[in-house]
Amino acid sequence: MHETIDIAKALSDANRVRALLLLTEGPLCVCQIIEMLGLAASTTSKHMSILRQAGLVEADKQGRWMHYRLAGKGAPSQVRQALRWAVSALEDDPQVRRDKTKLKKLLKVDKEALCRKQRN
Amino acid sequence: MHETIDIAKALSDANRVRALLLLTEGPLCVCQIIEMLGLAASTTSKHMSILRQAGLVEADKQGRWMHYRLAGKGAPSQVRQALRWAVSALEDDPQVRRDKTKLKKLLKVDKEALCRKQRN
DNA sequence: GATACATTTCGTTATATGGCGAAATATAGG
DNA sequence: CCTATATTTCGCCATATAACGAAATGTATC
Repeated sequence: MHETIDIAKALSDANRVRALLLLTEGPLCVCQIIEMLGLAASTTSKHMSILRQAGLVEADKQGRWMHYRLAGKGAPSQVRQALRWAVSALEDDPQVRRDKTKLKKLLKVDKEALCRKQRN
Repeated sequence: MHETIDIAKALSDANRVRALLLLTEGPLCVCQIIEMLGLAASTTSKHMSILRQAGLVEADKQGRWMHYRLAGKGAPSQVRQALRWAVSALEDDPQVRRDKTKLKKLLKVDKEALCRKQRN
């Protein structure tokens, strides 16, 4: 029950759901998610940790950069089913579409340049 | 997006989820849900209205009694998919099992008697 | 080892949510 | 139409959550 509630809680915030849907396009670095959501780094980090706690996303650290990706085949069926629901419910959502368009442009920017920009 | 978030929010409270799973056994009167959850009538009513707002349950008033039931075939696919997720994730949950056992006994009690008991 | 830097943790603040009891609403029956 | 009654709405309180900036953490580079 607790796990199910955690998943539902994780999915009950618009910014978290936006981040999750962005990850359907492929793994992303935290600085890229920060840029997309327009939130403070600390807030974004918290959101990602909630998604991770729920099992919806996985993370791996590559040097200084933390990369997040959608939970994969190994995830519990409950998690995969929740992901299928969220993705199919939202893939045509206007905000999600806009986000994905914006993401495509963002992915052309060098990651280092992006982090530098965020500091200044 | 808003609708999806509303569904997730509705599913992110244990008592609401319990009520929802009880409805998989068939429609229930508010007084029966009150009894099952052990919450105040006002609280229970609020929970049911949140589930209803999200589209997960439907209601119809029969005299003084309000009956709630799971959303049916006519519901948006998003809603049906969320229901499938919640139900399959939780049908084997210990709390849910206990609730269903208790419900079977409760259904043998006359509804009028139940309401009367709750008043006193 | 000192420094720069990406991310997270912490402390704080404003708002949202879950809980209750009392009052309001709506309906059945006298 | 008046009373009883099932449910909902309202007002309140306690706790949870989302947001930020500052400080802490861990990793690469010099």
